[in-house]
Amino acid sequence: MLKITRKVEYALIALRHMQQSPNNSVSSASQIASKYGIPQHLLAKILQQMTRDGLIQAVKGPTGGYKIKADLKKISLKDFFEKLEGPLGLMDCYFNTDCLQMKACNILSPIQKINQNMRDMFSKTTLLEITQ
Amino acid sequence: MLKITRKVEYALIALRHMQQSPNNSVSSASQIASKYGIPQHLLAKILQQMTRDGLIQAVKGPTGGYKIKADLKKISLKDFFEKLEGPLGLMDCYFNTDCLQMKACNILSPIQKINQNMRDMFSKTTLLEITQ
DNA sequence: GTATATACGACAATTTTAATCGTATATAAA
DNA sequence: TTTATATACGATTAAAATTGTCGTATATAC
Repeated sequence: MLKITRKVEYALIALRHMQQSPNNSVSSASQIASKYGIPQHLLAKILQQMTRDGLIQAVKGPTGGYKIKADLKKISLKDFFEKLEGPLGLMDCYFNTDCLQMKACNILSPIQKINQNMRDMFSKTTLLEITQ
Repeated sequence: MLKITRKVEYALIALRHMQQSPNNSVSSASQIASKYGIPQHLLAKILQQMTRDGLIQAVKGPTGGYKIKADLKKISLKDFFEKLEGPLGLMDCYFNTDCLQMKACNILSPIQKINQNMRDMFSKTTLLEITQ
């Protein structure tokens, strides 16, 4: 419960690795994967998604790889999480309104408050703070 | 990702229900289950655990049920979560030290900070605030 | 050309969560 | 004292989400 996924974990590790790459030179998926013990194909897929999301930039071909593209201090952890995993909420009913028990539910408004607290917390931290 | 479990959700619903019960009279598992559309046996098991945890008190036999026992304003949401689901952390490495990638991991200390933020947040909210 | 990289969808395995089932025990009430 | 209804609790199954693998296509440096 209340765990981040390996997908997000791997993405953070890769981002920090790139952040520390001298002169923002590219790192390949296989380099990163072997250094941190991450399944290579899995990491590749995650890096591809981050590329689509505009966080990093891909360079194809041999000597290719990935490097950071976005300004990490302008991206909150909340935005990062939501790019990778979709809407961020303790319960689905925070976004979905099709819960059948909606009428009977007695904890909706308390949950909404905690949700908001959590979202605020992750909104206040930037990706740069995490990766540098 | 970052979701609470149904177990915790059901527990909160039941607690709030008991909180609103006039004169702290007992509520049976089946009453609560049918009112909120929760599988009865599952709720029963959760209520039994809350009884063991000292949150509520059980009364056996017909006309029996459960009522609140603990002082809810003295119990934080963090304690409640941990009673039901164990240690609260974004990643297992917050508590387990047997991660094989520990040496190579480059996001350990950033993650620890976020973890602490999250734990602080849930420590500041009491169960009473949620259920009343 | 060839080797090495990204791109991407389909599929499989694993793990976690959710739910069910069976049986035992306690007790209020007829 | 019998019966119905409640809690107690472990075993098992089902469902869902996560994690990982595979195959194939495309780009490009050398």
